[in-house]
Amino acid sequence: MFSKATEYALRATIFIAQKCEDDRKLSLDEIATAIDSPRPFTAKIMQLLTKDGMLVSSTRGPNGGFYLTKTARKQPIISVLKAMGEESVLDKCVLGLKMCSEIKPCPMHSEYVHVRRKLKELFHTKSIEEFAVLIDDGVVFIRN
Amino acid sequence: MFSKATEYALRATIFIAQKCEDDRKLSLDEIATAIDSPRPFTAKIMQLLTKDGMLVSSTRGPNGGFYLTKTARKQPIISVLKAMGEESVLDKCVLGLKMCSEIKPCPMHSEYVHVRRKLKELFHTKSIEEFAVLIDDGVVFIRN
DNA sequence: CGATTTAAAGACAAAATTATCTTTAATTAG
DNA sequence: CTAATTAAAGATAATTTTGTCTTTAAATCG
Repeated sequence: MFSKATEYALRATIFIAQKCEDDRKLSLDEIATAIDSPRPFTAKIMQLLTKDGMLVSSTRGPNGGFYLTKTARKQPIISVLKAMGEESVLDKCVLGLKMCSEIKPCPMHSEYVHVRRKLKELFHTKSIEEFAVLIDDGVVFIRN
Repeated sequence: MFSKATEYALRATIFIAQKCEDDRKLSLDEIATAIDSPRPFTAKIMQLLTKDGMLVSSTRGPNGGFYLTKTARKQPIISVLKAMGEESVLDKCVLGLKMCSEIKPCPMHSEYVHVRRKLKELFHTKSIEEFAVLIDDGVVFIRN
């Protein structure tokens, strides 16, 4: 469904949202270990996530690290896809046709459109926070 | 969602299923042109699709080419994913966790599971033929 | 200020995917 | 049998994705 980079990005963001609820910041090391991702590759992904400062925030130096503001935590999970430049997955034709649409549909369009609607709905309506609290509750896990 | 190779495979299979309804065979050139895919890459994909002879069939020489038997046409569209070794997409965790399951779910599991069920249902219940006839009817298109 | 800690940035490398090209093998028509 | 046609197979190349390493910049603490 998504690239490895985006999978790591989703895991990282949800993890940070959970852990930094008390204004704590998380180091790259903590994040990479927690979500089971290669450290240097994760560094690059974190740069994308912090790029515009609207999603993940960061500060350098001692006691620095990554964190999410209260507002950021309330953002829909699609924000992560946007930061990774992978939102298009939620709109793409299942057969990869550029012109596929309601007016000019591919053979699978009328069936696939229902799956895609559900997928988009999920990413638009559920917030980062909502997934983060589930880890707190101990009902779900984010590491292999 | 799927790799380019699998997108081409789905387009090719549906296209062949439509065109060869009167025992006609389609050359690689016809297929590549029709589905707007690079010819040599399509050749490789066709080899995967004909591999076990259960999905796409082929014969060499003059008037040779690719075709689908009546039985093949009735197969569910997931057969194409299987031939391409990409069925796992329909089962994979949205966050890329290997251990994610009902018993040990990732944070997005309980939401994503509904999307995945719809997706699996689509690929299991709809046959190649069902998509092919839509092209015949002129209601859908398979080329950019 | 100077040392330490942390992320940012950029160069580099490996692996996977996508795409191309050439040769071989099978089939048919004459 | 020979020539023509077509897919099969395999070698090669380009691109993208994934992953690593090194240097730089910022922040904090003494």
